[in-house]
Amino acid sequence: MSESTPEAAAAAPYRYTPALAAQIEARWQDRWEKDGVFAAPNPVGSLAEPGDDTVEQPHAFIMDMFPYPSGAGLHVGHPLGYIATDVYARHLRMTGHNVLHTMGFDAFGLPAEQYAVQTGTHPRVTTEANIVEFRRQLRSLGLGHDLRRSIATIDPSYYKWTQWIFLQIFNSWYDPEAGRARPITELVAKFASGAQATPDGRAWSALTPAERDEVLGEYRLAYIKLAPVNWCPGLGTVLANEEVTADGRSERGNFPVFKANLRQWMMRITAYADRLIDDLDMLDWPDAIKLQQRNWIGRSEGAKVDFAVHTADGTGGDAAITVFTTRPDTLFGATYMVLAPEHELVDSIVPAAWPSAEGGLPAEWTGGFATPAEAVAAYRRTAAAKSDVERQADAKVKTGVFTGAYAINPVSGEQVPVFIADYVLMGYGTGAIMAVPAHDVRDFAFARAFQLPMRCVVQPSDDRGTDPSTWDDAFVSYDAAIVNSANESISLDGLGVVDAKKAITDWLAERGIGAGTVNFKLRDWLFSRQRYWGEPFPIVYDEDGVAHPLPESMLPVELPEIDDYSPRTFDPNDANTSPETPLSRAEEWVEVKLDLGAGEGVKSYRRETNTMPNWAGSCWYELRYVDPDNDAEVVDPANEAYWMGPTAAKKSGGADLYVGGAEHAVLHLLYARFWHKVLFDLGHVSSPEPFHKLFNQGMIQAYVYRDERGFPVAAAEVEERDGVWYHGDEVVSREIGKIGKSLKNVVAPEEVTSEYSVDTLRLYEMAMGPLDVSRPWDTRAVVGSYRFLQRLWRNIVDEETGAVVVTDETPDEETLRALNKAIDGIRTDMANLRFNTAVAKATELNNFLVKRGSTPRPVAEQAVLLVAPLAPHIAEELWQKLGHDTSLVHAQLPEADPVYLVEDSVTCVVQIKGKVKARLEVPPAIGDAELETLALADPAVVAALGGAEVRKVIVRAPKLVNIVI
RNA sequence: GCGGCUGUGGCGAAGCAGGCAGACGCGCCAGACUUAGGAUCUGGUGGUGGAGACACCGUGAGGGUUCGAAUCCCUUCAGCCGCACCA
Repeated sequence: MSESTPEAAAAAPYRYTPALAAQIEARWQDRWEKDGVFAAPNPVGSLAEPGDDTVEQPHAFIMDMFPYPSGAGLHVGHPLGYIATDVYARHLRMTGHNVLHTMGFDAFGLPAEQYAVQTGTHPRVTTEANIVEFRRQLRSLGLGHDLRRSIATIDPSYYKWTQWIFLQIFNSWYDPEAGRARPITELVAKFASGAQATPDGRAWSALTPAERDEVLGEYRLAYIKLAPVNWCPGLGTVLANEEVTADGRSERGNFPVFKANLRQWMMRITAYADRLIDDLDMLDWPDAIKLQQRNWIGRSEGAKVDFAVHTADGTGGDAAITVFTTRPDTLFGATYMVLAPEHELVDSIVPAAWPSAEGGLPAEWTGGFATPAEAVAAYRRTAAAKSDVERQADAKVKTGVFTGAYAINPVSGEQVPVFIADYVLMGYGTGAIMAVPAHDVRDFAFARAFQLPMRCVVQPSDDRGTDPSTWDDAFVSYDAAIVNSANESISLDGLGVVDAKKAITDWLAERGIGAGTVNFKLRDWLFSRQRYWGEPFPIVYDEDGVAHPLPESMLPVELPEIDDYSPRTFDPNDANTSPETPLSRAEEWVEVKLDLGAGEGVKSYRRETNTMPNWAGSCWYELRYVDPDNDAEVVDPANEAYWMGPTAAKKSGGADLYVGGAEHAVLHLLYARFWHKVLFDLGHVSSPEPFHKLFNQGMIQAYVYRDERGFPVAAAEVEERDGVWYHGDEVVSREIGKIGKSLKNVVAPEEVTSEYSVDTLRLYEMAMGPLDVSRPWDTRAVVGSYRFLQRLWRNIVDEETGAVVVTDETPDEETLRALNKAIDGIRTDMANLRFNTAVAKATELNNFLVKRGSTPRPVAEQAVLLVAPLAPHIAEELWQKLGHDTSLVHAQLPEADPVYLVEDSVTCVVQIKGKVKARLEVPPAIGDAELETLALADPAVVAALGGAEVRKVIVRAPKLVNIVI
């Protein structure tokens, strides 16, 4: 590049070149750091600055989703959101805000552990090295983070509080009457006083410690449970539902996942299901994310209904099958029932022999087996052996088998056969359904396959008639009338769905065989992992296996040093395996003698050897940013209330802005909200929600070039000739994809910053398009942002002498209009996170100044302030050259003077039948009548009208006249 | 299958409350400076027709509402994302 050749440098030694930019950038980054310009004062505590009235200003808490510090390094897609929050934070600082903006590291996680397993290097070593490298890269982008507030989840001083929060959750229960979490001690008191009965009615004092522990386990928000969990032999650990893909594999590593019954830690997030849905209304989040959370929580209102079991030989006794249905109004149409194959009632209702039936039972029902027990056992075996993939692939074909038992439809009194089928899931509702084949697509398919009767109980709104045996599909409707649904004591006929639901639910409730209920898809959160590189649980077990929380004084429970970091992993396909944790091998750590303060002195305990999942550290880090080195509390209430407390405009409280990818819609964001709500209930925070405004930045994509065989070729080596892309001589195809090593299209930020400048990269990323839209990286286009900065520089600095070339003339009106229009537009755009149009307006102003030929000093100063949030290094340098000796980080952004926002003449468009025929320059205050006269007199309009009769004239002064002929 | 989002020049995009479609940038064309230009600067650049002023056509497709639609409504197609037998 010529700028770096000696001749060119001699010709223009003060040109804004990559070399000069690099100097400027390094100098200002050092100075920002030295002067601590990004430090935001707290009201109280170690970060308070008594006497500094910054804390009295309006304030804002701006967050990025913190990164996992991977060793792979950044590509140009990574910093997009970080640059955006930095630009926004800088804008807020320049509009009089005390701004909290920092960056932490989500540093527990699999890659470091796997690397440790391979190399023997402690995960802490690699992780900390990666963090150092990340900090260096983030700093080099000019990001204005308050580094005093930066945290890493792996620091014992941080995870001490992760463990402390775990203990708060463990020591709490959800009081449904109060609708909030309360300390478990209050529940113990209720049991002890007899205000609440124990499950078996014995006095609390009569229970053994282990029995009490078991009872409390039913209430605690963090509890241990033997439950079917997602066991992944390939990873050697169990996984949360959210970490398992739709086709039954681990999100990390893509190994098969099996259901296994294991004792694991769970979090009772389901207790918060309603509040997690309802409080979304308070949040300024994208609708798409809110919808995803609502769908994930999956609230549905319906009823539970009991069906009495009826077998010919009396098997099953007086058992009843309870179903959950969202359509109790269609109860009269229930002509059979289905239990999930794993349903616990199945064994007890299966009779010894097939019931007799006229003409015998259909072969589909019995599966050809001689007894129901054999048929059921065989079906259960096949169902259990099916992977989730197969189960889904088979979703259209309904399979199942008759149990030999019947149940009584409580409204029609009819005997309906009871089946087991894998289209009914044990994990949802009660694991049993009433099948209404006429009005449910799945039941319809099953009924067709098994020749089951159907009854139409919802009046079809089309011309299919009321005989379901002639239908091609189920008639599903939520606003048609109920028909064919009456017995001696109730009739739903003619009612709408809503009224019918209410009527039948009341009827069932009166008879004690049903009740309205709400059901959720959300399951409790599986919270333990059989991993090394995670937070240890602050829990020990006594000789009876009772879990004891450690007192706060014993926190943090630090990870022990061990030789082998790997959990035992297995053949990924071998389901008959069970977890073995790395920590369980650290015997001297596991066995501890402690005095837990119950007056029993020092006793032996065993530590919990599972660790917390990766999500734990990210569930609350926003709180630690607020008060990063508070040793006495998780966060000082005064600091939390200052930065996150609810206000009239922000009822939810929480950080003012949270920017990150949409991939965390239901994992991190749901877990973090849950923890925050528990802390809110227990009085540790004043804000019911952690993040008030959420913004999902789009992904920066890149072109992927593939050769004939479909393999990606190095994007940097592809050339375009006449619209065709060549890799060498080979023609290659082009598509848009993610940036990644495997697609051979990685562009590192350093490639851009060394060829242009950091400010160029920042500006280009902001100018590419709206922040929330994904778009392809185009290295060729970056030069546009560079040219803008060069022009800006040249408007102020002479490239040959380095002299400041702004003039002392008084800016003329046209210039002031251009300036104030830019100020006004950029302020609005910045406030709305529309950085792309803000850049366009800054460019427009700069282009205006270039054309003008000279730049008056006050205009130059304001222009520099306007671009400062976007391109802070060059702005600081120019600001200094303009004679200011303080950083502009806290300078005040100019305000638009409304005088110059009003145009003194407006272009009025004259249309004939909506087509533009003429343009008039008119005063903005012109009246309708005058404008109409002017328009009709315009020669171009007269010509276009050609004497045609004017039927109507629409005038929208001063901008438009539309003539209708 | 269900739900959501997005379709505007060669490309990334503007157009926020129905009122001049294409701001700003890339690319491209022409010119300047140059031994040179893949640097920089200046001008032009939606399409078609025309020497030209100008005319006509243009926001995925089709229809509608309106004096007027990229914008609102209906239908449809394409792409992306989420969920996936949730009773």
